[in-house]
Amino acid sequence: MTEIKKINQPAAIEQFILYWGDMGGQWGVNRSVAQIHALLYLATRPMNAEEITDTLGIARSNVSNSLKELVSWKLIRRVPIAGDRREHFEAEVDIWEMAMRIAQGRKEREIDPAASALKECVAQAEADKRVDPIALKRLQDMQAFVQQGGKWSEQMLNVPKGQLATLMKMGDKVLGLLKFAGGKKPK
Amino acid sequence: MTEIKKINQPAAIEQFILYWGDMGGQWGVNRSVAQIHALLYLATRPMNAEEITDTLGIARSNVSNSLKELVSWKLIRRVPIAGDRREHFEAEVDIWEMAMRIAQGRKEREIDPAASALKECVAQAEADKRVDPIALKRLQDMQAFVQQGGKWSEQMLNVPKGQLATLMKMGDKVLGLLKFAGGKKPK
DNA sequence: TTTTAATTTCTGTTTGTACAGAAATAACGA
DNA sequence: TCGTTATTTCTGTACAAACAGAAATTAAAA
Repeated sequence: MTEIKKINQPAAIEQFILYWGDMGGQWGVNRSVAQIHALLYLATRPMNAEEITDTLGIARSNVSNSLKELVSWKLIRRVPIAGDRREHFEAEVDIWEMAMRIAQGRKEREIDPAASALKECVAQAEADKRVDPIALKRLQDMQAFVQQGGKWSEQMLNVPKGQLATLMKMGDKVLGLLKFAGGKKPK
Repeated sequence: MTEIKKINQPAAIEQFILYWGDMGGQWGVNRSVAQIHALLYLATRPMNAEEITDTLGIARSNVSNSLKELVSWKLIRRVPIAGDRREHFEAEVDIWEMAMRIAQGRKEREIDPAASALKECVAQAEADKRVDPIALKRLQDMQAFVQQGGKWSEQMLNVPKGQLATLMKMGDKVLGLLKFAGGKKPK
């Protein structure tokens, strides 16, 4: 865990930034990007690139590139500050909105390309007599699964976030209710 | 994309192995691990370490370590072959089972530690008067969200896989049905 | 017990990514 | 138009993970 060099923050804030930075790798961005995101998420006002550089003690160029990436994920946005020509940034603070944008980004960057690559593989396998029928079947199964998953997440991402939260709070009770709605008795 | 060196496979199979190998990084394992998993997923019989080494053209030691990791994910299992003292391996081929085990592994390795680290951060922030109330609120929101997500995934992982598939196929129709079950008229 | 086969651990190398700092470009004000 | 400040692109370096090959260990057969 790299330390933060320059500006003093309450320990809890610093901890969070460091931790979030390390987590970053797992949802597909590097440490600098994740640290900056964490900083802006907790910041109570928009910050400019230099402030971020000074607070986190990372190179200015690094901040510049990382901000660009965060904007592309729609996790932060540029906000103009009157009478200041420098660009300022603030983070999306609605946690559901944030989660959905990360999900959206990952779907586009990971699931969609996976789905199309798989499709190609299956097509190629179907045309090749050397491929064992069992192997072919497995490829097809996986292809169908990924496709299905893609469709599902698309639908979920278009559901109003409040409803998604409800659905999640209900958890597996949903299954019981579905049986009920489908005609069978509950319990 | 690294090439496969030694044994000749139909192009579609080789493609899939290479692609899956590259994908690996995104779900948290390295290329060798993912390639071996792909190979075993398509294999019609259990394979031993040497066969895998020869087929993929990677170092024997690498195969050994990767197999261990795949076993720990429960994505493959050891299968004894009568009259052969070498260990053989076969992959889980049920795609839902596979997906759930990956989800399970990622939850344990990523979400759970995240949740506890966050909890600590929040506790620390609550005790520190220097932390801005807005920042504190945001930390708490995130903590609650992650905790909620953890609970939810736990519940989903305990649902029989067939039912999960149904739920997914229904997609956002679920929301409509829920309203119905909750007492409101559909449509 | 000795020999041989199978597997794991250890160590050095390679490779790729993150990153800093410098240089270049662009935007704005005087 | 020229000078200044903000931002981006470029280039080399440092670091960490993946990997190969050798050495060591374990397990089984003779």
